[in-house]
Amino acid sequence: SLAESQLQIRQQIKKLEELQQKVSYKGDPIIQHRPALEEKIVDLFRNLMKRESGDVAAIRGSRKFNILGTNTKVMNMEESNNGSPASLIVTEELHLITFETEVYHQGLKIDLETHSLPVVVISNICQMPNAWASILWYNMLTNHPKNVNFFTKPPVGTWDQVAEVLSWQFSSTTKRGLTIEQLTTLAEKLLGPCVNYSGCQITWAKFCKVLPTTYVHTLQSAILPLYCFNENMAGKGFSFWVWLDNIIDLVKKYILALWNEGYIMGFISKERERALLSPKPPGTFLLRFSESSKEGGITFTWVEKDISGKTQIQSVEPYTKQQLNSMSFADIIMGYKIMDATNILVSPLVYLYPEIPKEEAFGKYCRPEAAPEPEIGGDPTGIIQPYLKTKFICVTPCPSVFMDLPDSCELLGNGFPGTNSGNTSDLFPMSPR
Amino acid sequence: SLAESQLQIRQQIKKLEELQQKVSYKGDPIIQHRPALEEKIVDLFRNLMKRESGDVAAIRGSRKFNILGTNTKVMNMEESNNGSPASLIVTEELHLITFETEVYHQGLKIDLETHSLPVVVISNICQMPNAWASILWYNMLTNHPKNVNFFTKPPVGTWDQVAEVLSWQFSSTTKRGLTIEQLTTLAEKLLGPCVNYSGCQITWAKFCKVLPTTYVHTLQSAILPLYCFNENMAGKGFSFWVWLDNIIDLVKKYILALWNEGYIMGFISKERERALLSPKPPGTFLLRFSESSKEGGITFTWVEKDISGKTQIQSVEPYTKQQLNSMSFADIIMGYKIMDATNILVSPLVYLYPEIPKEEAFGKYCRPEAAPEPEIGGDPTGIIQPYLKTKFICVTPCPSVFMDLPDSCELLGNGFPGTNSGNTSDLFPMSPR
DNA sequence: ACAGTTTCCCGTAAATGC
DNA sequence: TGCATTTACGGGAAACTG
Repeated sequence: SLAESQLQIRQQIKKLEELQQKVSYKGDPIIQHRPALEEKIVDLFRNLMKRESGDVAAIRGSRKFNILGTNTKVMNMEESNNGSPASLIVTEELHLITFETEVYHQGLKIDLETHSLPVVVISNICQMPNAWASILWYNMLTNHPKNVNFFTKPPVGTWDQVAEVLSWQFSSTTKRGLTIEQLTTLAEKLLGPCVNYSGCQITWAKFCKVLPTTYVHTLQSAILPLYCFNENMAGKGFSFWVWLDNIIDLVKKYILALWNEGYIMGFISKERERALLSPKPPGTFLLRFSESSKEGGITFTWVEKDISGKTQIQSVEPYTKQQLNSMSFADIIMGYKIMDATNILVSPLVYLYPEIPKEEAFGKYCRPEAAPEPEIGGDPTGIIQPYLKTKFICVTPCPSVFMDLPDSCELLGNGFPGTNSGNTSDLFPMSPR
Repeated sequence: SLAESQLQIRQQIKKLEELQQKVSYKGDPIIQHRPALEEKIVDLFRNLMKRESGDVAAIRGSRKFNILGTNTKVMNMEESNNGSPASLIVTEELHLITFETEVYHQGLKIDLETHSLPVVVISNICQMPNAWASILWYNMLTNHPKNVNFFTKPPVGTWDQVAEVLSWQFSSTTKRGLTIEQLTTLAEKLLGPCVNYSGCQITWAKFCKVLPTTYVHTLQSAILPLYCFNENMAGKGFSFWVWLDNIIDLVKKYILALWNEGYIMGFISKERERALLSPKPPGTFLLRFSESSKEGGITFTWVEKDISGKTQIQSVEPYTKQQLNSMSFADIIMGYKIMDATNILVSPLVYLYPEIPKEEAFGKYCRPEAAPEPEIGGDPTGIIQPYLKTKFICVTPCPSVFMDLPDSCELLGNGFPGTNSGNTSDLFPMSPR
């Protein structure tokens, strides 16, 4: 209540300031006394705040944590009101940090106490994904300010709730959330094929637990066709959330610009991918995330015609953060080549689905060619050439499937982005230039 | 002295054990009592050790350190006997850790004290190279057990001493020290051109300080020809030692096997490099470290003939740890290609100097081609191809100098190491195969 | 033996101090 | 302002622990 009245006083001082700016006169007491008043009330407020910050940290649970940064702290080890300690994993163990302080003001003693929302305490960043999932699930499903036993019996969420949260994970850190199509792919991954996912229930285990193959067998076996086992998260050794979180991380750290542009379809089933690409001209490609890599991977899939004229859908093995460290995805896309059986390098990528020339989409995100610049301290006598610039390119040597070139192929150019931009289909297939 | 007599007793017990194994008899008292004796003396010894380890850590200097891991510690802040505090940089500030203990044994009190050799205290691993340099210089030039003021006036070393230490930095962590040729290159870097470096003096500053260009101008200007400025360490923004230490690090972490094989000439002047390569057949190359990169870089230099038949010496821009993270140097060497003006890729590297076919030298260190292995959960319907394998290769697009192909060039092969091994000079130049 | 968890510590980047 | 030094912390890997 002290804080409340302070805030009221501050608002009144603010009003006074406004008044003074509208009307004033010589000897106006507002001009005289307002600054002093303001100073005093702010002092008071600062005093309050100072004493509030972390005098006592009360932690409940079965683990002991060293909380640094406070002068004194109290570990409150009282057992939870739940009779069974349930032995939650560390990232499901919720804790409250309570702040207590005594304020003395004009002889009046006021006890203040507040507490944080439940927090998860982790000892290494590698626990962050699961900890974050706990926070998400908690906030999604309860308004309770201190339900530390939430995960002893975690409630189920509906797909609608989960979808909103997932999309928000993207939109809050990038310029783009998830589309209906992307969300539907994710829903199928969690729930299996279904006409309408709205209202479907998703358990905490489905969202954030590693599902052993046997678990699925027990609960769902024989009901779902085989491809369902492969498409959902069971038996993969990592949870849906960990998989998705690594993709979010990949997006933020390596392909943010492309994601923001909307160039990354990302979440799309292989069936739908085939349906989209098949009718398009050879060389049309799209970008999607790896479904099998825990670490977050991205690949491109393109359409081409084999010798017999049959439409083929091809993907490269997904690129991981490790590889993207040394070469941007835009550079990989622009430079990717297949070496065919006659040792000619061609790029199978021409149009980003539906029909954006790849130079237009990715050219501006490619590393510019470094201007030749001899090493400092290089040979001043001129008898030795300056260093030759190098670059990495990504190639697929001798694909197992023998392929015809797409109609509009691109022969290995001079490596400078932009010079090959525009229509490349005026080249004779396989003709060097 | 207690410790000494304990050690003697232990030795005698050991002797008893040997005796017992040679000769023994029923009721032998050695068998009866040796284990108990041994137990007792070891207990005693353990007791002594426990009390010795770090009861008191006495630190002298102008900085305060938090030394963790001891129950009690004393900061001994007494001023050094040197009147001027000299304000050394942190990696030149030497400290002694003294250990004091009291041992009570059979009513006898024994005071024990010992101290460490001077140590350097650092707060981040990035201070390690300079700290290590201090330790090296100290051990190289003094036997004094506690001269914490060593760096207020660091003595000079001779080249012979420095050379031994430098070679030892390699031989102690790899299977190969430095050759006379390599050491001579390093001597020239430190001291400038000279017929015989033996006995030359090297200051601490020359070894481990960043030498501004102006410094050289003041002391040496106009006396030395221009290329000397470029070849030594002055004006580069980093010290000789930091440069070398990063190379040692590069060797240990990225090219250890190649170094151990002796494939890396490493330290060689560009003049000598030219002299070695010029008479060799086109395609002969050697490996050397970058002289200008603080971070440690390695490059290859090869000989070729231009259109007019004139011999050319070419190098690529040095590869750094960053790039070697994504691709091993052996893979880079084996895969490196130049894209000439007719868009044909050729490898200018054929023989490692003097005449080792590159496949023979580097083939076994190349990453094996991964066997095609479809993604788990890949399409089981068979309508979509398995992922295509990719690999990075390093290329130089359109070199500014138009070159003829070396006589023995290698057209871009199928990417599988080994299949192109052996003599490649039986190919027609520029013929695809 | 094993999985969950913590500790250790390198190395980059930011903050701090002088 | 600029440089020296420390702190913060992500992330890989080893150590610990029940």
